[in-house]
Amino acid sequence: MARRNDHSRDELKTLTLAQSLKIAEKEGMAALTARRIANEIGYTPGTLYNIFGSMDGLYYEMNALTMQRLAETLSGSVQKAASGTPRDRIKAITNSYLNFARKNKHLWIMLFNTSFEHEPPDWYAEKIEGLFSPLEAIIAEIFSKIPKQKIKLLARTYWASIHGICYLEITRKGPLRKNLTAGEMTDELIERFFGQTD
Amino acid sequence: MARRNDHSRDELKTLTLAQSLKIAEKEGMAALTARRIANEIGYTPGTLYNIFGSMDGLYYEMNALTMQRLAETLSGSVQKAASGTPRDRIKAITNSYLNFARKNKHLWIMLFNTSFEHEPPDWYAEKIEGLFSPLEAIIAEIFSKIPKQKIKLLARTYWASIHGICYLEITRKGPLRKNLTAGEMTDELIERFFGQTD
DNA sequence: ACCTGAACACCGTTCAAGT
DNA sequence: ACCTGAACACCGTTCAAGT
Repeated sequence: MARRNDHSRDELKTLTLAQSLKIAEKEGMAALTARRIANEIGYTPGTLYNIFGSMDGLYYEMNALTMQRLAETLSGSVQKAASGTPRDRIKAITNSYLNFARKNKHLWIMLFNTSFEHEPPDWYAEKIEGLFSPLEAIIAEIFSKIPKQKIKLLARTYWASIHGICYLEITRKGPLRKNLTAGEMTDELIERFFGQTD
Repeated sequence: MARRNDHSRDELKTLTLAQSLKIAEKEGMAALTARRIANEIGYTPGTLYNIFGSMDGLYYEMNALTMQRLAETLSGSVQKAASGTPRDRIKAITNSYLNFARKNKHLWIMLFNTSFEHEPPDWYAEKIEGLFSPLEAIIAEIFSKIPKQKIKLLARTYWASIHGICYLEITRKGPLRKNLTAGEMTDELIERFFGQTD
């Protein structure tokens, strides 16, 4: 049938991503079907394949935008705590991560979706890597006397730990305790992880 | 059509679970479709609904069996290290968890699947809870002077942290570094988490 | 009472056919 | 060159109809 010229390729991409994020945020990833998205932007499923190649392609682009927002949120929280101690900044970035996950539950869970059938695009790993440079910087400040390689190990270990605490709260896959919030656990972790460093 | 009497309800349940675990272990959860499983056990999709109510019902039962195996593996590793220090037992149970996840990647990932549409059955939370009593026991030994409630907080915080490290290695969702294995990270975490306690 | 087979209402994906 | 519409090969789920 017809060709439309209402939107440029870039406009179409932006439009699709915006609508997809809206759907996912409200109803979760299961609601993100090609037919539904296409319908809501006034195109057909085939158009999504023109732009993103596959549904996974769309999901990865959505995740890139979510990571972008997360990165800005994390950086912002560190800047706000710039006048405090390194420990204050660790607390700030940790709480910031936790709050982002709570406020953007469905989009945050999508970042860790395990049912993609396609490999992530090449630029994807960089996006992930970039998320954690602020944390590395703070940890480098705290552990000023140790080699760079060890800083990376510490930063990743700490972040993976925070992530685990966050993941189990958000997905409710761990042992459930009403009296044990993720906030208490991250406080405890900070205490033990950085306890000897002040 | 016909009613068969080849298998009792219990036999059918066992048979279905065994075949489903086999498929999931080899090919991942995406391969677990009602038609495929039914076909491989010589029944039809409707039969699975008689037994499990829904596909999620089947998944939860599969997870229960995986948790059972994991619980036995964890307990076994602690017993083997019974003559060592509490720290040895912490290392043993941690490595045991990591190895189980590595060896049973697909089944382990299924435990943390976020796309179930039905709530877990009532008995499910207990199964999860039961997994971590060995860890709590060791931690109670290490932190012998502190209240029970705090032990629970520490045990859950430590476990969630280990889980995060493990999750990011298995799913490759975190920053990838060839030189940073989960084993190095768990060692580092143990060092920092229990460093002041010996 | 149990199991089947077919149907319902969907999926992701592909691609010839139109403009 | 771009978009459609229909088709292909699937899904989970339900349930009347058979034995």
